[in-house]
Amino acid sequence: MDNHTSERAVTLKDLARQLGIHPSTVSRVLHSDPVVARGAASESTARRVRELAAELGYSPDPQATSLRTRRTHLLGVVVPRLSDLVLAIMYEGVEQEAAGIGYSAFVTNSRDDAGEQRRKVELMLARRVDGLIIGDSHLDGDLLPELHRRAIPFVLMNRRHPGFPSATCDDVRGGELVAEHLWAQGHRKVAVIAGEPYASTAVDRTSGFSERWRALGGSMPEEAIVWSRFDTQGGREAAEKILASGVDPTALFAVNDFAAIGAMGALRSRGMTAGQDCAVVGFNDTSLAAELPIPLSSVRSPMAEIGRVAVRLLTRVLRGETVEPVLLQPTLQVRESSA
Amino acid sequence: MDNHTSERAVTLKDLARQLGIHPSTVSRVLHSDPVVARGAASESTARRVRELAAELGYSPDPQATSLRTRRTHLLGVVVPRLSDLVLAIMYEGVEQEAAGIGYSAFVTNSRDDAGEQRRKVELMLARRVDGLIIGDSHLDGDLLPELHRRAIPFVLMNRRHPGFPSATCDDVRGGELVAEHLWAQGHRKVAVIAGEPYASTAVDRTSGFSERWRALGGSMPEEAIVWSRFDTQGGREAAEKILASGVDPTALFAVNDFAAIGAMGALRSRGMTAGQDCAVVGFNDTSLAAELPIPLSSVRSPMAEIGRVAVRLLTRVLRGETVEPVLLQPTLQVRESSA
DNA sequence: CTGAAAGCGCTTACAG
DNA sequence: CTGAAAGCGCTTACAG
Repeated sequence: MDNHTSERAVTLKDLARQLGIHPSTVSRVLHSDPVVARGAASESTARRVRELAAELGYSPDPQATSLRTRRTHLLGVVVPRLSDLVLAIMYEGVEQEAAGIGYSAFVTNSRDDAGEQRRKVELMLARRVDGLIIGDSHLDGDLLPELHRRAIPFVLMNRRHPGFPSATCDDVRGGELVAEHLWAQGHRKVAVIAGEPYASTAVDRTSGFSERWRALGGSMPEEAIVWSRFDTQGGREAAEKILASGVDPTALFAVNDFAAIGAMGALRSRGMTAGQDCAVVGFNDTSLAAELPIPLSSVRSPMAEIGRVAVRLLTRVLRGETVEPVLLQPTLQVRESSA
Repeated sequence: MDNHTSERAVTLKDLARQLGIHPSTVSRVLHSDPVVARGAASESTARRVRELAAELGYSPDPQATSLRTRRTHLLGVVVPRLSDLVLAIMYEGVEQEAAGIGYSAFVTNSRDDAGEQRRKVELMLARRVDGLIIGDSHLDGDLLPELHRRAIPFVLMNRRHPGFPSATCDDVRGGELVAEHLWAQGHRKVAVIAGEPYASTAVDRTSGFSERWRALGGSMPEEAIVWSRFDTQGGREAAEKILASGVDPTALFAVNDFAAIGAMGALRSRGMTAGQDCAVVGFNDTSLAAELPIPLSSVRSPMAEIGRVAVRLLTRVLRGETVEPVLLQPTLQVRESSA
């Protein structure tokens, strides 16, 4: 009926039959664990097995293996949205590292919605993933404690949460770098496009900035910090609010490159030019930043590496180890928008 | 040893034991197929089964199901890169549609490299996906004929290939729309930033444009078409080449929004302003286009819908049907960059 | 060094 | 309407 299925894949039994030996012997030879593989069969048998396996293109059925070993070598990754370049690049790191250790990853979008987040996690658990990488953690959510209670292995990526293992940029430090840069450039009236208050990235970058700013002797009125969406439109709206507020800043720090681009647009609508009439600094140093008509200063965070580290941390959690949060160090790229 | 595994999940056997009936009966009741489920058990038995399943949070083991049914309900998706917003959004459509019909999807990046493409496809096949969605098809590749020969179910997405089922934007029509628009605006000297010649998107958009341009009475020298990478830097380089070539265009059509942004940067470096000194039109109408400092005219393609359609086509291929390519219609969004 | 058996959690003809 | 059995493709203690 289903004439589209390729002919039946070759199995251990096929190999065993052709070699005239028992399937269990074939299994032991092909067993990935070298400790078991060694001494599992005579050198000559082992060689014959491996040769035939290669010749027939044998590839073990992962469903069968999982059923037996109770390990799927599957990872679940949940992100706010893959169309956010930052998460897409982190996921590239995840995929690369996971493939390197024989894992495959599912990714799914939660749109930063608590209900969706929970639904997607349950979907991955129903697929029997060995562990989860959560890229959309909310500071006020109750999902993480629940997963912990259910003893489900997970690590956070991108956004941290006190008490749970995570791989993130040192966002506080990133904010500090921007404060130091703008202060050194002589700016004294600044404002922050702060992002979503439920995201540690937004909170940490903003607090790193403002605390360092005060330590340097600067001051910032309350209206100079505007929470916003992370995207271009959110940045534009926040910038408009700031420009209308009387704060009259000479520099804007947006905690996200896309928000920074929106801010540049808002400036232009007022007849101002980013970098000339008002400095703008973004965050993440996405590939776009350097290539914009007015190149954007931005804090570079090691996005792909964050993804790779998340996978490494998760493997340790899967081994039952206790894992501390990892903070990766950012650097500041100064360009025309704030030079 | 592994103290991080949550307690054993509840199985059919557990349900059967608690209800004092045979596991096969439980299976028949819970069987998704309503035809089988009806008449599989007395109404009262069926109700008891369903109630206990809900109470204990039973969820069938997909690995076991797959092993038995030889269907994984897994889809493999390969894209050039998820950090390309266009593909990320198409994937959101894929994920949504797949989830709706009980499928899960793997995505993987091929970086538009033939070797990587092949490796990733084999990886997905080793995972026993039911079918593939290929988003990085090369016009000159030999992977597709090979997959066809091996009777592996697949459909194309984003880029088409003659003779294979695909879900794409009507890219030829998209190019035509831009030609008509620029011609109507009075432009007579135009150039095209054409993208990668191995991608049908690039070829179709470019040929749609130039053929319509000629039909309208326009002419274009050979140097006015410059093949390029799809990203911002590629667009910048191509624009610089065009501006240095003596073509002296009053309008640029870039087959990709990011390339268009690069082109805007190149104009600015020469002291020119997009939309004033030279019109710029992009393709895909990504979320950035409308929000740029100078809003970018762009051909809107239904990206998420392309992903959804790809899944629907694949399900038909899996049923053994013959499937024709689907072309989704684009529309042009005119903004300041070409108004 | 190799074989034989049991079993992971399901589904599905086959009986009755 | 329900039960009992077989088997999907593996792995792994247990013998010998």
